[in-house]
Amino acid sequence: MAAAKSAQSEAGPRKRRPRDSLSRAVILAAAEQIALRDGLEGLTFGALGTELQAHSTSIYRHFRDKDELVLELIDALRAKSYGDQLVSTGDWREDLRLIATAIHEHYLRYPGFAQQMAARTTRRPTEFHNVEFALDAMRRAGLEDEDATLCVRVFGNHVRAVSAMEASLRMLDDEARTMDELAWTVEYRQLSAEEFPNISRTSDKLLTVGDPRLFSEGVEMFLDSIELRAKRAKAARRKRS
Amino acid sequence: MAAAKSAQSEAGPRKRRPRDSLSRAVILAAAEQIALRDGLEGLTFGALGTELQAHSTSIYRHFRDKDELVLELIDALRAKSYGDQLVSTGDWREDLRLIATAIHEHYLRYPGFAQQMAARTTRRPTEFHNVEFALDAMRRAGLEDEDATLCVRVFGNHVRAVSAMEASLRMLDDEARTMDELAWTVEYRQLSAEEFPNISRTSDKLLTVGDPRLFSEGVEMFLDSIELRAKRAKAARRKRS
DNA sequence: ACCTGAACACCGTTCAAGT
DNA sequence: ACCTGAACACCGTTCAAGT
Repeated sequence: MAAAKSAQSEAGPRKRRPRDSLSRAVILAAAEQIALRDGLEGLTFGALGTELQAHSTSIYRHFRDKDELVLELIDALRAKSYGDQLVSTGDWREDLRLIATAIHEHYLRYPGFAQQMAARTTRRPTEFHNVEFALDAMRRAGLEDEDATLCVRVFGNHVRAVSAMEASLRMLDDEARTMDELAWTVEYRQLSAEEFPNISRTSDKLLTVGDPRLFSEGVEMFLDSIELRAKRAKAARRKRS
Repeated sequence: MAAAKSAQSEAGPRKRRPRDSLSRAVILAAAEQIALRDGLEGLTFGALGTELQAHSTSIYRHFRDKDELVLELIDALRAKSYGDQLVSTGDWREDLRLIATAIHEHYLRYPGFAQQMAARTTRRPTEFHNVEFALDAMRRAGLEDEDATLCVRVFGNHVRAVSAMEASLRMLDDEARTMDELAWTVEYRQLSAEEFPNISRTSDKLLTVGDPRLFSEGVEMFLDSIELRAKRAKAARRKRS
């Protein structure tokens, strides 16, 4: 509704693309450019065609369908963003903050892909490395294996899901977003004190859905909860022996 | 790729829809039926037309565009699912479990709408009531207003985001989903013990992304964290006086 | 073998024409 | 005023034809 499409109409005779000049790597590079420039919704076979100066349908020789292309792109972006950046600091809390921040920032950089990145398993080196890194931090926090595997998943799901939700907010039309944000600073203050006593009392303190403090506070709450679990496990061990 | 479309081709002369028989309510009821039967991706103007036995474009007289229709539908579904069901038990932990479960189940019942339900503000009675209910539970947990408003948001974001992510898993093609699930039970067990010692050691305990235990465990971890905050605030109050 | 062009079955949306 | 029909500008995907 807002963005303008770049016209290409003045085509001429269309020069034929040189043989073997197309490959998965070339196509992915073009896809990355488009994704960075126009987001996921701009990434169509048509746009890829003009970006590559090739016919849209030639891509089907190199990728089975759009889903395969998108998954491959997701992994490439992930490796680029934080492929080798996760190095342990020795402090488990700091390490979990590190990986949470990396994922959060990555999702906000590519908001159009966030939902797919959050929900799908790519089973590739970057993903394996993330799990290993988080498991190690959980172990150093003092969790036993059962709790560690559980917490890795719960914590990971939280970080990915909330990051994806924030990203999807960034993708909304400006109109819808400002209306949604306005609601929290205006409409909630006008509710009746009898029917909604708690809202009325705290309406000047209510936070907006995308407030930047929310993510880091959520992480801290999880870290506290993990520490509590470790203490309980320790106490149970002491009791048993 | 999997679902079959119901043919309607044998049209005949097409009977004209009686005058004034269309309205927002009638259209929303049809949309709800389609959503429940075929999910969000089945909800097209074409499908609405055949369901209503009317021309697709007649809907534009009653809704500005598809977005308006979808938002209205979301609110109707929400009111139906848990409009009046949130009654306090007196126990703040139980109350927060109650609202978390209600939202979780609602999102899984309408997986196609989950992402929109999670991210957007409808500023309508059901939403106001949810916030009031959660704020009251936080207050009874012993949180002061600053912490209560923060925790309502962090907890709410967690519940909605994770529920939406689980729902989006349910929406995947069967092929993609089984491949993704297989990864966690097969590929992760084959990683080398030198490079990934923690994964190897715990590979038989790793949980799949959509494991049903994960949601309730995440809620419990938050409740623990809230209780911890309340204790800290209490201690700080005692120190001050 | 690789790239192209035309075609197909869908979308949401607009607008003049019927009743 | 309300509903219809044809048309438009997009999608992803298939397949026979060019080179």
